Amino acid sequence: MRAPAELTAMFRASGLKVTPQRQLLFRLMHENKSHPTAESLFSVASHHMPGISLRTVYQTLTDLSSMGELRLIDVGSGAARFDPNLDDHHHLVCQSCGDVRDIYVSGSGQLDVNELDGFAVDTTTILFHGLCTPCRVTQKVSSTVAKPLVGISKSNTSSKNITNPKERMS
Amino acid sequence: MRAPAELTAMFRASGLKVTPQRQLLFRLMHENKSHPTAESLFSVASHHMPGISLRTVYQTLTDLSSMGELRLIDVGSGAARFDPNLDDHHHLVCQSCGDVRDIYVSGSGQLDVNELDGFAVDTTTILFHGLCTPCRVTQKVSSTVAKPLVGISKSNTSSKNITNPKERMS
DNA sequence: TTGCTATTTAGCAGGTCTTGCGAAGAAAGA
DNA sequence: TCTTTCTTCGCAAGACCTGCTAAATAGCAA
Repeated sequence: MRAPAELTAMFRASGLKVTPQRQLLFRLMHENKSHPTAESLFSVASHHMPGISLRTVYQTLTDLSSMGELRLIDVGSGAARFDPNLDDHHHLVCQSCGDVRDIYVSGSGQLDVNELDGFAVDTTTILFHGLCTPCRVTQKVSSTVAKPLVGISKSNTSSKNITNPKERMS
Repeated sequence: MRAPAELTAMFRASGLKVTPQRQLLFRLMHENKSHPTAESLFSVASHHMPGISLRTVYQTLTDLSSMGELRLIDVGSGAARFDPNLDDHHHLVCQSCGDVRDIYVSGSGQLDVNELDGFAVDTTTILFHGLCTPCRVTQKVSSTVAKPLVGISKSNTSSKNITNPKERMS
């Protein structure tokens, strides 16, 4: 994602207005490595600008995505996440804490795919699900209690209920 | 996913009851290659058994997933999809019609990942987004009108609004 | 077959995430 | 400063999914 000043110029050049809300969001997203959801970005933005609307955050994130300045990523945790990193990269998703990290994968463009059969591939998305180091350590300690895997449990332990996705923003 | 008769035995062995609703869903999902959502499976099921509840479809799909008989896939189109194919495979997602197809990828287990940095990978999911053959043909015909890419459009053209995911069930 | 009991179903309410809409407000050019 | 056009806010509503509970029923035992 471009720097706030460039985005400002781009927006104006496109006939779009540059409001304080947008400028704040430009700043908060620029080089943000936390893959925030609209909601979590909203809570940070609210701290800087009380009264800003969640609607505006969604709007601006969607606009930036349409302009190709933000990548929208869906790691299956319910809410969409936004990534200002436009490099060709993929993601590591912690199944325990929900944290998302960028990861660079060599040769993903030349994956050996059988029977493409006329399908024209545009983009390839790779998600590595697993455990981040902090969670692995925690898990190891309580490993005797872990994984009631067998049998059917009614309680939903799906990734949708991940607690407290970490935000690392200023 | 196992055959209906085996699932029936498994369910009973686990103390779960085998209802007509479940048997129908076993049959509809067994070797189903359409990657249905709960909703679309519900509409097919309703045809065979009017009055069946969407709640029951969700319940049964969730149960089968917990038992490892179904894989839950999220292609970012809003609703979760269910896949009875338990082979190690990935998915092709048509950005135009939303169709999902299984695809086998060689060597995805040994992707060259830089800086894993302590992260323990459990599963890898690969999504190839692009255009299926039918959609590519259609797109080509109307290619002069296609892709208003530049500028910001307020209208949402995201993958969430894909029309009419094809169902290929009996 | 009948009766019993734990499980399941149906249906609706409610939760989460996201978008549509319109009145009020504000950016930016004249 | 004025005017036009775009934006913001806030709420309503839509899509998807789960929690809850009364009523129904599978499956076992007699």
